[in-house]
Amino acid sequence: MVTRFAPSPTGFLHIGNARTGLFSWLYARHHGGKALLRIEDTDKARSTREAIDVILDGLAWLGLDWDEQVHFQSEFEARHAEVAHDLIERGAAYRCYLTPEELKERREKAQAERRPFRLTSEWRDCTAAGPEGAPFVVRLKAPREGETAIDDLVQGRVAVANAEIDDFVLLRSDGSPTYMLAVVVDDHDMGVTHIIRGDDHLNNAFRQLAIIRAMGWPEPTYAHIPLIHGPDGAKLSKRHGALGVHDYRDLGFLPEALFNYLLRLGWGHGDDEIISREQAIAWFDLDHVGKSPSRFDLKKLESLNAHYIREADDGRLAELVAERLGGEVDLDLLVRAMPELKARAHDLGQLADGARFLFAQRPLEMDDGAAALLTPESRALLGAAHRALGKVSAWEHDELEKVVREVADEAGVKLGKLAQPLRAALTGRATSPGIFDVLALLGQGESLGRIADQMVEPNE
RNA sequence: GGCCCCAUCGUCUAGCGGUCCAGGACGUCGCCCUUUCACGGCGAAAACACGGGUUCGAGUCCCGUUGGGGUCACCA
Repeated sequence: MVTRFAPSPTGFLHIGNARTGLFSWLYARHHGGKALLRIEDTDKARSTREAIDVILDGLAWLGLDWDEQVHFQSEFEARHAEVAHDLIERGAAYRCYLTPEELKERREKAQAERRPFRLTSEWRDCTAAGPEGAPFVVRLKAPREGETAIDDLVQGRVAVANAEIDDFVLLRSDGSPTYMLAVVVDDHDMGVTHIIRGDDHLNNAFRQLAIIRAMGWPEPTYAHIPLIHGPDGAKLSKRHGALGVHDYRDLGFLPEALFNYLLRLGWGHGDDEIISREQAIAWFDLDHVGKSPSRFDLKKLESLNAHYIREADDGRLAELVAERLGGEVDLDLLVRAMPELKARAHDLGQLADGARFLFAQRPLEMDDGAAALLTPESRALLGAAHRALGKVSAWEHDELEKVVREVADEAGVKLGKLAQPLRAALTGRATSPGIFDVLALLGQGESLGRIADQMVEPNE
């Protein structure tokens, strides 16, 4: 059992393609078969080293690994041409000397008469040699009678009349193979048994099958997965926002969150929502892949991400946050703060944002919410707190809570009246982790300093 | 337009003829917890597109309508 994922290097790894790759990978892993990766780099202009690396990086980030070495379609070009000529010899393909202009003319004529265009090339059954030295393409002699059917693992049985399939091009006039020929040859040569891909390729399956049958090759099993749509139901495109796997990584999503989200998009396993990589491999199948396109929902991805952030190792998160914060940060402090920080972040950006106060330089800048909390009265309260906190010898959470509560009691105010100004003074914000945790994290010297920056001496 | 595919809460989905006055999750809205924000807990509103069949019985099978999508290159 061999599957393959065959992306073309377009400069980014489309989220929809990534899901197809994930399904293809999971299917192979589930059945203990081989998962192959082939880069469709026949378009020389776009297939730069960078574009290829983007795909490789993205897949690696998601944790998808591949059997054998990575294959490149461009390496097999000679083989593609060989098969095309084999097809001509078998009488299953022919040289067509129709010019692009002639083709265009016929197409436009058909369109003007509002009838579907089906090419019937006079070269199909021509036994005479073509014009001396004239350019030609090689076309498949597609069957015209009957129908072609596939038993798709996702779509079920799908049949199409052979009259719908035209004599498509196998080899261009410059001798290069078309995608249609190349995939078929590569899949066959690589021993691919299960072709799992987007259902935008469903119509191609019939054409490809025609080549396979002409060559007498074993027919692969197909599984055409519905595409991912944007929130508005239209095909996912740039105007829907982030499209590439890298975009989501940069946005602060964890790979396991995207993995889980993509897995659940178009596939389900009962009521299970949080699914680990191991469970995914154990559970994945094709009969539970839905047949209708599913819409991309950022909110659900975010909630999954929030979940995985809470689950993630503090050290790992600290490093990711440090990267985002840039400059010198105390990794140790970050790790200690992480349990408090990660409960309130949905992505790494928010996580980094929440950690910023730890490393801020005095005097702190107050945001609007914090500034509003610092009234003359609350500044006086801070003065009282400063004095009490200055005497604390055991600078830890419980002791700090006891002291702060006493200060509030003595001043005759609720804890909140003191806690909020304290938060403002200590973090420059109106929201933060628990105030006693903040004090403990910052340490006595820094805490006292930050409070002093904002307080008013009680006796002045 | 031709051909092909699809159709359960706003979204992702469970459901594979009766156990469904349709279950879970995200989102939304309440309440609780609480020093803020989160987290967590509890609860609510919210769907079988429509019309015909088949069947003792249909969200589940068939047909049609409507709506959505895909595809029609010497691109992949």
